[in-house]
Amino acid sequence: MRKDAKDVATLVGEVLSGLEGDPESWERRLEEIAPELIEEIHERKQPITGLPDLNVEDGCHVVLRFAPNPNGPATIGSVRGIVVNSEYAKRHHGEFILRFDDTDPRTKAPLVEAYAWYLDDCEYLDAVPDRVVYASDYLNEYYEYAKKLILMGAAYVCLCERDEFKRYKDAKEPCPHRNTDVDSNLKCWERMLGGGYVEGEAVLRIKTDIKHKDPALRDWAAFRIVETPHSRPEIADRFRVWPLLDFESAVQDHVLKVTHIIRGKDLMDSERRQRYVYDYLGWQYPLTLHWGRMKLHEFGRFSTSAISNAIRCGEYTGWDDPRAPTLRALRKRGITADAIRKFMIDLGISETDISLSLDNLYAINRKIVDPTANRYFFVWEPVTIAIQGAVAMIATPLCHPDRSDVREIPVGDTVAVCSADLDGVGAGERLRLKNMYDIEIVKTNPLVAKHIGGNRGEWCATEEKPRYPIIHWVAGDNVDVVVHAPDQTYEGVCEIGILSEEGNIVQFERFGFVRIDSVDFDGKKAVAYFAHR
RNA sequence: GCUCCGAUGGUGUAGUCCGGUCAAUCAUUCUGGCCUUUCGAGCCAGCUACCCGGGUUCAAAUCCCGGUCGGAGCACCA
Repeated sequence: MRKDAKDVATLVGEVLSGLEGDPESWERRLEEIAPELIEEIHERKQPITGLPDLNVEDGCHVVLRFAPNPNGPATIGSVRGIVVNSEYAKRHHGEFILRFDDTDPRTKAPLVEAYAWYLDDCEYLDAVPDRVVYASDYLNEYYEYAKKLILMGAAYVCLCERDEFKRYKDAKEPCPHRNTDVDSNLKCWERMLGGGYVEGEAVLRIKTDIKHKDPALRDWAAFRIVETPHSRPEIADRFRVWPLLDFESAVQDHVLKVTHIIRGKDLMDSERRQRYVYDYLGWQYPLTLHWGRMKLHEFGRFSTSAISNAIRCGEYTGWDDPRAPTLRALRKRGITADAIRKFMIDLGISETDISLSLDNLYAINRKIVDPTANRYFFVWEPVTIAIQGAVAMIATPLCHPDRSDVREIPVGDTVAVCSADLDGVGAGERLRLKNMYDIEIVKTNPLVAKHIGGNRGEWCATEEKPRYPIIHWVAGDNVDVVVHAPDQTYEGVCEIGILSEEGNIVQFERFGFVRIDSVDFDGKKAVAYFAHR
């Protein structure tokens, strides 16, 4: 029908001109003769958002993995890998593996503590792995596959200097070791394993196509000698020949029966390199999906080594510094796992490079946290106002606008308010102390105000909505609070009730949501971390 | 230099495979209004997008070619 579109259009025109009435009457008529078609007219494509379908056959056991190098805790980048892979495993009732790709004892040396941190972070993200694998536990297995490839003539020991090999590779020329016979290669390999070469003297290369148009694929290195001991005490100096990522990962993914690899597109060439190994050994490569480079406005690039450096030079206080792009920092600030998961899932897995703001994450978190977070008054940079004619009373602000429980705050004749709320406010001007009463400034130095309006002992502002500002305050018994935010640190005083909120996310009214990190009952102090407005 | 990916509002994202229902989805940001004993939330309204140029076709965000721009790889890092 499509190729006869012109004729069809003509025909449709003829038919249409033969009809009576308006489109509404046509629809009514259609309702009578073919009601099932009505739905089709109104049907709209359901816009799907988030992760695309994996299109797996029924009964297929899906296996996914996230494979970080534990040279630090999970960054926001790692979180994407954990969330997306674990989410697909959940959807397909499959398996989610956490594999530590820790086969570089030196350049990106694993941090012993980081293994446990990853496990803990996965748990927080509701992504507890079904299986945990340490790549550094399988050196002998990699060696066996290496030997197999050497015997097939698919791998060779290369004794070129690094630069020397690069020159051959760039010229699409084989290096002198490429055509070494199998027996000699095997001897060299044994010698490599046995310590007969020093670091840097020999590598094992996978034979690909030295004339391949993509230089990234030509005879890549699979093993090298590293004499630095591994950070895991159980491995330590037991091995000196280590596989590189492409080899280690190739073997692991096969052995673990991984069905889908979902990762950043920076590893696209990795797949092409690894396919040579898979083809030699007759294995089937998993299906792959990639996402583009992710950058956050707030952080710029976030590599583990960059954060590590920032900590070392004192720029960050630690891996959980609120300014650091790590999951530990987000956790400390009260960003919930559900919010983080949704944030990552909503990004989907488009190959477009993205640069986005954490505002999206904050908006999601706010929706989750707002319905339950208790409200408190926190006064930063406090100044004290003496109030003439004040009556002792107990103010009763709501703990939450959707609930009826209140916090009872005894008030005498002074209150503390934010100095910023008094900027430019002169004598004669009025303010409403929220949930208490209205005041009029008498003089500003020292600060004195007078109580105006209302009854005594209860909510006693004038009834009508004030035309002057409504501000919050703290009175009587209070707690010294420090709030660490990414951009600055706030110091001030807060209601005493905050002492029972350790570990909770609360809202400091007119300030934002914070997580109470620690409290000191005796010293009446608390430390909080700022989440978002 | 060689190679590989990508390009939809301020930001992300759906739609692209298989051209027409796309005068283009959803979210967020921003602006205005309502509500409100703060802020936030909620409700209503508004703004803003198919990288450029050719081609194919009755019809192109969608297919083809060429540019431009962005990212990545060409490590004895992951």
